[in-house]
Amino acid sequence: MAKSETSSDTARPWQSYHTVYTNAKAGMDGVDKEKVQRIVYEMSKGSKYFENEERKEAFIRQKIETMRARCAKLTATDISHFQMVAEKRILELEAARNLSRIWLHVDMDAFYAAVETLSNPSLAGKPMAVGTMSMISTANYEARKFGVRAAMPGFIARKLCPELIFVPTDFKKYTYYSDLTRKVFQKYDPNFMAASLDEAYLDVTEVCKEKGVTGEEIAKEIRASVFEETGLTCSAGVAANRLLAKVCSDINKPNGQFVLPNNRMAVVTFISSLPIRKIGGIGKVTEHILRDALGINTCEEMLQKGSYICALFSQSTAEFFLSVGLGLGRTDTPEVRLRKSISNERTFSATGDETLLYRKLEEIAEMLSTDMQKEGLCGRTLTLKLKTAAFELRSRAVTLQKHICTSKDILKHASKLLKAELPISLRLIGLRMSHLNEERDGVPLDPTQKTLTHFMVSGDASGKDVDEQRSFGHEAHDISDYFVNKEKSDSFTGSHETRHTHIDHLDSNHSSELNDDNCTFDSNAAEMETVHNPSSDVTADKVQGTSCLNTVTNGANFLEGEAEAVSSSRQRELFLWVNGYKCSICGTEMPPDFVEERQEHCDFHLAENLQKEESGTEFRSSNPRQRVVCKAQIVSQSQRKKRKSSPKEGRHIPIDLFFVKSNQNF
DNA sequence: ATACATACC
DNA sequence: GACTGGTATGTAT
Repeated sequence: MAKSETSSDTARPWQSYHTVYTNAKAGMDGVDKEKVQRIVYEMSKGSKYFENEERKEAFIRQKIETMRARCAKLTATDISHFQMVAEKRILELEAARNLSRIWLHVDMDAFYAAVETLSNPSLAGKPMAVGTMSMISTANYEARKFGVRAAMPGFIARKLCPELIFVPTDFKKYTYYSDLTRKVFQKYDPNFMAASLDEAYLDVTEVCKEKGVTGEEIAKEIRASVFEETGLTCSAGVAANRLLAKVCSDINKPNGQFVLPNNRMAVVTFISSLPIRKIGGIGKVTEHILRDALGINTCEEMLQKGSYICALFSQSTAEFFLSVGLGLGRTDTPEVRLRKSISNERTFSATGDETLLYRKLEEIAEMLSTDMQKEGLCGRTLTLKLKTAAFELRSRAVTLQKHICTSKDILKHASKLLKAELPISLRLIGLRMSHLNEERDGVPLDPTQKTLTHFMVSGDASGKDVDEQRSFGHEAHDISDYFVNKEKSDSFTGSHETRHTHIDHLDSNHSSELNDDNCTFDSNAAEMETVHNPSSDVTADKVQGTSCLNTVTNGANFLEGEAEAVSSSRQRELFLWVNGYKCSICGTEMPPDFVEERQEHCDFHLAENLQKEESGTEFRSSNPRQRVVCKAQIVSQSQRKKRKSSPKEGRHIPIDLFFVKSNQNF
């Protein structure tokens, strides 16, 4: 069933960038896009906001130009080299394809708007939006017919649809209904992942097996159950991984579902004609860049232009793009995600009045402190976010010795940060605390640290209570997400499925990007969060001191005058991890998990070569030796990192505890 | 560690 | 009549 339905999506003309809003979301069928575009443009034109958007646009265009220039400079040799790199990566990714799971992505239809309509039936059938004149959160389908949609300012929406009814947001209501849906999800997958109040991922592999039914049937059952419990409709996508399931849930929205069979051909066919913008993690900017710099419009083209992707982007970004081209995505159920930061920000009418600005800062500090204390959190890094009257964003941070959480402490440090920016005219001030730790003065707290300490001290690699501290993409949009799932999962963002989502930034150094290329071609898995204990690297010197010097003699020959990219890339070809473990040059062993270390190690050899050849000060003198650790450490660390299984701990914690203490660290 | 950019709901 | 708020993460320096 997969196939053709996709084409309908493909057909969408995404005459891109015109103005500010790009999205081609569902429910916009009979919309006169030309007209909408024109009105949006006219309503924005000349504003400070608009001017800032133009600046950003110009910057992106320049970035694209730079990339095109780099593409043009690639020689046939470069291209064939990167072609090989791409092919190798594609093979590796393909080899890891997992079609054994059945993932379901459930997405409530126009959630906020639907909930508001439930509580006020008179809104049914009328164009309505949840939000304010400044910003709309969600629009119902009647309003979408006019081009009104989420993330659009209310005053523009009203222009598009004069009859539009505005309803203020009421999170309590949404949370209540969200919880009802989650109770349903829990029955099908106790470890389901909430992506936000209105979205969730369920691994229904087991349920399907138990009940002897298909993913399609389960999806229908769940949707019916959700409707029964809430009176709200939702859409679902069923596929072998989360990335695909998410794309699928959007296809027959609203109140529909789409099943992509767990069959390689079906997946490949499905993904091939899919516009890249449909993929979670590929937004407006990335779409623009890939299209205008590389001519990539569909996922299939990600593979066709694999060589350019590998040549222009960082390793992680390239890998993400290639996996998208293959229709790969995550199939695991990550363990607990910890909140990484907590913040509060407010927009107000622009002012340069210092007294006013300080008053605002004070309010934000208080609100943030309240939120933190509500969750028993303390943080060590404070970041001040500012948006100038011209819409430019700035951030200023300080990392303290101690964790803080009182409004007094927060304000004290925030004031210093703000003072340094004066005079300035602002329209927004925000504060964010990160490097969080659970409060309680004397108590150790933070399970993460505790386990880490425990690990180092005891050398225990069993991961018994260590596990899961790794972090990938995830997030947790709402506090409520933490609740419901605390038991096990936690929330997860819906964004990057495969891995990184982000695009790198322009160009810039080849060298660094090129370096990524080969050094770690064998490392897919790893998510490095390499916990490195500086103090443990002491003995390292000798490990590498030895054999490293007799480097690659061959490599040196290429270092001459030509494109440095070429020479270094060729050199890299000589640099391999024997058996996926041992450096082919000096014999140092490093597990695939050590992505960063491997890169540095690779850099080191390259730098050595350069120095030998000429002066060479190219590469930064980071001594990989400091990164090389003795074998025992490597082994134990890698084991710890693998921490595949061993989720346990979470299960011993009573749910109530999470409510009381904010679950944060589990 | 800090600053900035991108993404998603 | 003037373009949100919260969180995460990648990249560069």
